Amino acid sequence: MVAPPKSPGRPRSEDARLAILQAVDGMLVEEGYAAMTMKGIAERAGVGRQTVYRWWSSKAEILLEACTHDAIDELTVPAAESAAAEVAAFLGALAAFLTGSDAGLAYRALLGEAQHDEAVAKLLREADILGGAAARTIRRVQSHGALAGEGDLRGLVAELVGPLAFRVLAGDAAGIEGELEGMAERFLAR
Amino acid sequence: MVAPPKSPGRPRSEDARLAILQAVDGMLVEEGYAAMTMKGIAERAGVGRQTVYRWWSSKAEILLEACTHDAIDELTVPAAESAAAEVAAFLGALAAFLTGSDAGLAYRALLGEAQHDEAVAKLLREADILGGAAARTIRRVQSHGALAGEGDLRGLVAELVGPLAFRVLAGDAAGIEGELEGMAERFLAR
DNA sequence: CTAGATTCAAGTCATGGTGTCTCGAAATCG
DNA sequence: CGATTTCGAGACACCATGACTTGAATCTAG
Repeated sequence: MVAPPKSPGRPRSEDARLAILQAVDGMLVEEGYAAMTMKGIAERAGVGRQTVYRWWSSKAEILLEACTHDAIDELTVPAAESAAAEVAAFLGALAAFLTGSDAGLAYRALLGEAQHDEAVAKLLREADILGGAAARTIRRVQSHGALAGEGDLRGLVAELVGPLAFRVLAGDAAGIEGELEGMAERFLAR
Repeated sequence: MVAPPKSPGRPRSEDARLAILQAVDGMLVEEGYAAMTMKGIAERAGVGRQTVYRWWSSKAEILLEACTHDAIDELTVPAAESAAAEVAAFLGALAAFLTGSDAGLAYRALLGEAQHDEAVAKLLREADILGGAAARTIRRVQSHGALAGEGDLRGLVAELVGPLAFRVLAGDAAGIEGELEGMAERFLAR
């Protein structure tokens, strides 16, 4: 995964990279998105400004890198007995991710930015964070033979993720936990 | 709806108000969200900067006012014969709104901003643009007796709007029109 | 070990947006 | 008329941006 350094010159500092990612993560949580500036990131990371600009061209790119790994972890659920339990577990993980996790906060910030920045939209489409995780759960459920009908994968992902994601994005997620099982059942019965 | 002017002093200029709303609309479409600045809005509207700040405290507030009226129009569908046709018509209007309309572009920009700005989130929650429109369609379908099961209104709205909205927000809306009827059927059969 | 290449932290700089303030003119009230 | 409020226009200090410079550090190739 990590290419051995071939080119001459001083190699990229892993310390600086991690300090920047951590600074972005911390600033987003502690100070909010508005207070997150490239200048502030560099200062908080104890890093030159150019060092930030050399490797990322925008806040969004850093945020995406900071978000991706955690997101995959947080959205991966262990195999369950029944398909219903597995879907419900995924929805629980998704709700926790979107409403409570640092990575989820970053994801929502990115999705927000993508609504008025095509470059961010492209990045997010390529990373496909939610879609990838949902697709893994859907394929497992399909292999249990528990999902009726055809339906292309992208449509299925939208039906699984959409209702929950929309409520969170619209700021209407209070008490959503009690509805996850019902959502899982409805998805499987579609 | 419009309070008659009671206080002394020069009344608020309706011309200025409309010029500002129109400037915001045009700038969002023609130049994009990033190029939309309070300064630019004032200049494009031919209006003093203070005149903008006096009545709105952020881009988001102006955008919301510019969006709300059009949104209600665009998301209101005529009564149809069957419940399925009515739901499908609403989803068609919603898809057109989210992907093609100026007001929908503004709505998406606002929803995006809301992900990292609690003040915008509050505004959007109070305006409840999508939720209100969806609730009207749902109530009509319920009065036809065509919607099984209980389910609170907010949950129903999320199930109706969520899958489509998520696909659009995630930038995966290509060829969505062909799936609207299936989505409508699935919603009614839940 | 040297020469060349690349990165590092730190800082400077012009540009442009922010939000507040001031100004004189205009409009509406009592 | 006088008080009050809005109007357009612009000045102002402040801050983020992103390109640029500097001198040191760290790597490869020869």
